[in-house]
Amino acid sequence: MSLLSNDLLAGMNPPQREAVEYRGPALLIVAGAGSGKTRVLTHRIAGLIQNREAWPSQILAITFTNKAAAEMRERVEQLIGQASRGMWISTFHSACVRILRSEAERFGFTKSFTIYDSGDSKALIKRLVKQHEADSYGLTVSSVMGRISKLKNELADAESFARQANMSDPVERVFLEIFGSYQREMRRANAFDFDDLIAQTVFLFRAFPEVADTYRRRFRHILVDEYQDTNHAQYALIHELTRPIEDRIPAHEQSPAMLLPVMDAASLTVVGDSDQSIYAFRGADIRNISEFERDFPGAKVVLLEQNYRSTQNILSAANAVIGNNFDRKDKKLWTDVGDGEPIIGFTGYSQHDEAQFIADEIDALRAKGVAYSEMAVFYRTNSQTRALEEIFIRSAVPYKIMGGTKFYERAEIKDALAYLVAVANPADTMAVRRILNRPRRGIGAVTETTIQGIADRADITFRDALRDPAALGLGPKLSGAIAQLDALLDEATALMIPPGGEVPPASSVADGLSLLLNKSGYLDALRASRDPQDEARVENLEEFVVVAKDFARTTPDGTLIDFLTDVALVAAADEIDDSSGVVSLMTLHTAKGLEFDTVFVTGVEEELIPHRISANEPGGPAEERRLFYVGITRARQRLYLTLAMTRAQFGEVSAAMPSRFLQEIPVGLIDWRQTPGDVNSRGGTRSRALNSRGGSGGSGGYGGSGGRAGSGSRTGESWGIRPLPEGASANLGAPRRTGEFPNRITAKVRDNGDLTLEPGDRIRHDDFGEGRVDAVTGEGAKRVAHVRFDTAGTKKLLIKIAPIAKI
DNA sequence: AAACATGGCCTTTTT
DNA sequence: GGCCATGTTT
Repeated sequence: MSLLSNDLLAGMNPPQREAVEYRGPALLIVAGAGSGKTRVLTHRIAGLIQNREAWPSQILAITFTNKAAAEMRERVEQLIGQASRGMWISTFHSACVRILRSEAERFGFTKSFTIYDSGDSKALIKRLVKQHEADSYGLTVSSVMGRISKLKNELADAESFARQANMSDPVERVFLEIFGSYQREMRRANAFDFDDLIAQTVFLFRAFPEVADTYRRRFRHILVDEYQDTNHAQYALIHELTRPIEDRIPAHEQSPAMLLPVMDAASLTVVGDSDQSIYAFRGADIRNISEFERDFPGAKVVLLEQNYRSTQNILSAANAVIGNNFDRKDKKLWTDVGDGEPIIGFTGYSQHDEAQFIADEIDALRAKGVAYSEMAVFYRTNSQTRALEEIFIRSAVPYKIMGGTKFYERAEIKDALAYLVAVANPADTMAVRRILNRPRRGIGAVTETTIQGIADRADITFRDALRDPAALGLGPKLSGAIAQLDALLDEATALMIPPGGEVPPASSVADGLSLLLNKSGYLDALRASRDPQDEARVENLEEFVVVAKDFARTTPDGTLIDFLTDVALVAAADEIDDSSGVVSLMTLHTAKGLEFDTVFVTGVEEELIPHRISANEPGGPAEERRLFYVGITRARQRLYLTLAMTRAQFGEVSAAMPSRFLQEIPVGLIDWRQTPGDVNSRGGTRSRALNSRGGSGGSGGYGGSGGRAGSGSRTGESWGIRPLPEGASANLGAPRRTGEFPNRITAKVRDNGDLTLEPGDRIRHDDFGEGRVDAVTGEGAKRVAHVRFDTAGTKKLLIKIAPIAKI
């Protein structure tokens, strides 16, 4: 007899039911991709509330993105209605901001602290690196930033680092100085960076056990999604929250009976899949999930393996790929919906070719009735968007890039935000300094340093130094400009943060923003500019004002600080608007947790996925494989795997090789429209690239040959690959040497290896005939031969892949 | 102080 | 091929 009403368990398979119904201190749900874990989580929460086992306010659910949080809240509300109000469903970062805002005053911050995004942190570290002349010790801004972030994720601060660092190494000393100054500056600015939000909350709980207790009493059921991607600080936070509450009554008042714990630990449910762990670079520690049973003795483990998302063909490919990671618990996704369509493979000659194929397929699918919003294009690196965008614009494919160059990273938006921060948190000197000369007020670096010096000597903030321009000893023009800025900031403050604790109207953020942008002359300066880009900047700012107005509508009691917090914590995946009829473009990382009918995974090449840089990192290649696996398993109906034979990077063309991961997919599963082998042995499709050199049939590019167009679908057999042997699809657990694998894509790729050519050499080209090498330039995959052909003129050829031989 | 020119360096992924 | 830092000119 079930504990829960039937409608919460209807249509669930046995392990899903168990995951919803189990009650105990700790539960680990190992949820394969598409196995219905969100459903399980929401039904579990709904069950707790419906059964009166918990009040909504006793539930804390942590998700990976704000969007996932909103979705989860909505689904719980659908199940049990308004009874769900009072739950905390949010990301780690949002939850911590909420806690820190109420407790900040205990440890030297105020409620109106601001949040530094990575750009802000970078700017501050850049200044400190310069100040400490750290570059002469080989310290770069990004290395310092990465190290500080890593240390904070491990809950180290400058003091604990100092205790274990090797102080005889001058580089370590300089790093420590910068780390220490960084912390001090952040504190002075009343600001936290992303990593602080988690780490400082942990420190707060450890320093003030009675504060921790109030949250422990409150949250009786804690649920964490995507547990495989938690880092140590997040793990510690969960540990702090799930400790039993001990008696803290002073000793002299204690009776012996009161020494016992007064309240059990909260119950903890975590959901994750180690095969989808893709954030090790950000400090995610896979051991958090793999050692969960050790950390929480007596924990129950439930495995969800049945997949409700994808076709069997897609799952077989995914299983085959991930099976090559050796140190994992074996787990196989399966479905009962049938094989579905084959996976489609395509190799373009260039990244533009690849993009054109995708655009054409999107067109064809659209004509067949597939909505744009059900199609997504994934890539490994953000730089790959360039070619896709060019071709999509030309082909009139509507698209949206999720999280690329983010709206909030644009200079004009950061400026507008700095104005708001200067009002909300005047201690944030970085923000005040940023707006000091924006728009141009004739205040340069020298004046800025003067003001900072005066502020330091008087021991006041930079903002307060602006209040008395006369005392700065500047000329009348500068003093006037500063007085004007000072008055404007005061006026905006009165509007957005009325004195006497009066609650400002919801519209005050948008009004204040408009006031600042107009009265500062910022918008006027842009409108007067002759730089054509400034027109777009004005539009962006207008859009930002609309964002502020929307905020007033959706969050009627939201303050300026709430607005800034929202803006600071938006994630790439949060932007996705399901109703919009456009194709979504995003990185493989951003794709995690999402699903689409049709998925294009692009740039499936060595050096890109697995990324070149990952090769030397411990666990790097395995993480890349998981990333590829995440991409594949996003697809419901149709999966495309595409790549290019040549790819331009840093303005230089180089030869690309098919990714090793392609070979891990059984050959029978992929229907190649154009194999890597087709492209240069037969000429492939004509290069339709924007930048393709003229000449006959697109053959003029690097290494290209005849202008014959590719001839549509081919079966594996027609290009000499034997069909998959009996039983081969099932034996993918053990790693094999790539050469033995049936899907020998790379064997079909022309690879001249280290063919060395020198000026003066004679060569023969499959299409251009014989010629003489004039010069050789470039390195490695980018080696280019400049060849003067006897009849075909001069051509530049990529030596690695061009159909040539030395005579 | 601002506008313009040149050269190095780069890109892995993000809350 | 583009961004950013630095140097040069007005």
